[in-house]
Amino acid sequence: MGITKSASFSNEQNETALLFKALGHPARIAIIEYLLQAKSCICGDIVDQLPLAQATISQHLKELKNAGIIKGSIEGNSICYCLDLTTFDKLSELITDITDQIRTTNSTCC
Amino acid sequence: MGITKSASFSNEQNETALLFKALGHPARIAIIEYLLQAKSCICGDIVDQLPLAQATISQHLKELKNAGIIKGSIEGNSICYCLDLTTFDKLSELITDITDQIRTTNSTCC
DNA sequence: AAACATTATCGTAATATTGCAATATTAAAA
DNA sequence: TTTTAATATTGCAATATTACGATAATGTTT
Repeated sequence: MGITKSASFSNEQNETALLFKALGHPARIAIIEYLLQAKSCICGDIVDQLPLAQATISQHLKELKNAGIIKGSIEGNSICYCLDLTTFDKLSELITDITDQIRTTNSTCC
Repeated sequence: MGITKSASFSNEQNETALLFKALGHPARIAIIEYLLQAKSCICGDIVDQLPLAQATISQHLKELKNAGIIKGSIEGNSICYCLDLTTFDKLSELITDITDQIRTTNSTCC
């Protein structure tokens, strides 16, 4: 059907999935890499860097923002988008928990 | 269009995105959580646990396998699916690199 | 205020994803 | 070898995502 049965899963499972989903597009990875490396964080600079139309990038930024991966603040005429460390720390913890669990159990029995 | 312009991005960006994308569905998160906690790792057990049809779960397992998140081995009549530690370690490193970079630069200037 | 610059939203077309019933495949068991 | 059990694949319908041109909204500058 194309519709995810979100109601069948826990809030936490759904939220985790949404976070990963937001990271699951090369353009959004490219945006993150740009923000990591850039001195400024003006939206227009991102549009200049990526091979996509302005409208498309605006949508990707919206998705990253909804997922809590970036935050934006008005900077005069334009908007400054930056990474949200809190979310990445949460993500880091999540992955570390998993690798720890894998190591302490026999989750890799195959 | 619905078509991702993969050709416009680097291989690494595309691969990273594919990995996250595979994690971006609650059913697949639920499968991972089950495998973390389960003693055995038989496919049929996963089907029993999740509120989805067998065909649907088979598809999700295929996606996880394609992304290198799980690996399967034949166990008599059935198939044993397990987490692939290597991939999670890679993922862990990826996230840690990002948080390190955020901390050492001013990527969160907003 | 008018013109301009920047970003967001809308509308739409194309493709992708999700989910499941039905069926196929594979291997064990009888 | 027939039957049974377990998993994969196919075909399809419904919804979601991606992308972009056009346009709206917002704030700046003149």
